[in-house]
Amino acid sequence: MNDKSRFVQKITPKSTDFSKWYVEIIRKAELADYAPMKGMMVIRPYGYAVWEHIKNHLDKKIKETGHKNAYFPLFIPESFLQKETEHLEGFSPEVAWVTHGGEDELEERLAVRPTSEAIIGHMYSKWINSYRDLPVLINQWANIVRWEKVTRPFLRTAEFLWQEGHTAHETSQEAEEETQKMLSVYKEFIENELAISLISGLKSEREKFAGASATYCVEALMSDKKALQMGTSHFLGQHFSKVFDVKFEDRNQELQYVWQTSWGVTTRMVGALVMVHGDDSGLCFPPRVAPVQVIIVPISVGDWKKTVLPHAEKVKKKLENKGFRVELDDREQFTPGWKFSEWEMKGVPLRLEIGPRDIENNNVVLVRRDNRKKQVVSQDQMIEKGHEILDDIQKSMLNASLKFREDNTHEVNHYSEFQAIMKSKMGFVKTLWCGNPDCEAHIKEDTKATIRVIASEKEKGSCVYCDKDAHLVVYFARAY
RNA sequence: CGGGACGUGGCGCAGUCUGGUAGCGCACAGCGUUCGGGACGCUGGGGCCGUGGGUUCGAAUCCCACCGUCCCGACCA
Repeated sequence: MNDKSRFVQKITPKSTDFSKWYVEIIRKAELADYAPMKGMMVIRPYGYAVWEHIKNHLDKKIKETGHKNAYFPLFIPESFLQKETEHLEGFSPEVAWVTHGGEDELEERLAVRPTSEAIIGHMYSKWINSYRDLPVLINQWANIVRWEKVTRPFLRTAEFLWQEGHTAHETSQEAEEETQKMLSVYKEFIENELAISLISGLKSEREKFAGASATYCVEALMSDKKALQMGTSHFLGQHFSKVFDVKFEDRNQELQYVWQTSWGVTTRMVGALVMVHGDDSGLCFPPRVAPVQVIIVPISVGDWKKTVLPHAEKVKKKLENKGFRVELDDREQFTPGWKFSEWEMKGVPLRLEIGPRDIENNNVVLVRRDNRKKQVVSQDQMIEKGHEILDDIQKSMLNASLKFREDNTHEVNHYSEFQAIMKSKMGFVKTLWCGNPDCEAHIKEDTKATIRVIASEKEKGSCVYCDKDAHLVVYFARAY
């Protein structure tokens, strides 16, 4: 058996057509399916389970950092959206409008929320009177709608699920700190749980959130060497508090506008998991967010339902009791080989085979999804080994992602190099920028690459495009 | 929203050029033999050919419009 014959045959190879590969995996692994409305999808149970793990974990982190969950309405009056001009201009092309209630035309159109700054600003103005009311630290888990023209499952759909935090603070500095704090919560979460290596920093003026003073974000490199924004944290300054009149009496009995932040991550992260870790055999989930961590495949020989299955069930119970997310594939219409391929496609990190030979020797066979290494371990060591292997998979997946990112980050000084890289190698280009939006725009026109982040480090040199003095270290890439 | 390609059982496709009432592989169901890397045999079910108009005795096939998907651009989590 050669390596190729082990691959799941029915998925278009990544190298042949990345987009096709991506979409096929999502449908064949039953993460999601197209809904009959343009740009909309159904997140199927297997895909939703991934989101639930992301959500549960992040929810805990958000609460640990002092935030409380709440829920704001789906609809936002048009006049609210209009208050912050930049905000409105940023979102107006993709807002879905409700114009009728039953048969009656509404006096004022209602936007289906593309984000909730407006309605939340309005409510905060009612709730906040004094510095004693601050900070306000609220998060909501919600769906939002953005009427996108070009859509792809998980990466960009007309409706998606997310978490949006909205906070109000006494001082600019406190709000800045909150912005940074949540960015680092995202960074830790994405690296530790999703095993995806990131770069982080500030967005340029042209890429920042409509209505923010500053947008920070975390970006990852997908395996086709395009960048994907995975989380954003905005310092809103007083833009929204001024237009929604969110005032408080400060410690000197003077009226002041609050300083705000907002931050969010979306179901897009599920798409990132596919694009970062998947291979030609299908998905490959990091153990911490895998819906199923261990799949038990009983080797069905002879009267296996009587001879093998009871042992497999016992093994399942043992693992479950130790906190593994485990399933037993006892379907009789499939051969073990078929099941191996199927669960590989579904990205289950660890497969446990148990057959007559193993039962006789009190063993089980463990096979990891990430490198397909197979080992025989005794049933007494199974739990310990299982934990060990899952931890190791988690670690080595992050390392692989880190190495991939480093290998595909190219430091350049000259524009000709920049262009050459964007033509062939892709990935991140790390370089210097003078800060002029015109240079940024020209680069985009030439290479399709945009500034993904402005790094926090500073350096002296000259702008990669115009040669003028520059001190901003920036990462460019083509992006989703 | 511009340029291109494609829509035929669940999936992948042939048939369209040259109009004559739909076929293949996989999947699915039943039975039997199998089962340590996608088993095999036999039997069976399922499609008014994306939607709506038009041309014609007759349309999957020709014409028009619309919708959807994918790729390439402009816009975005």
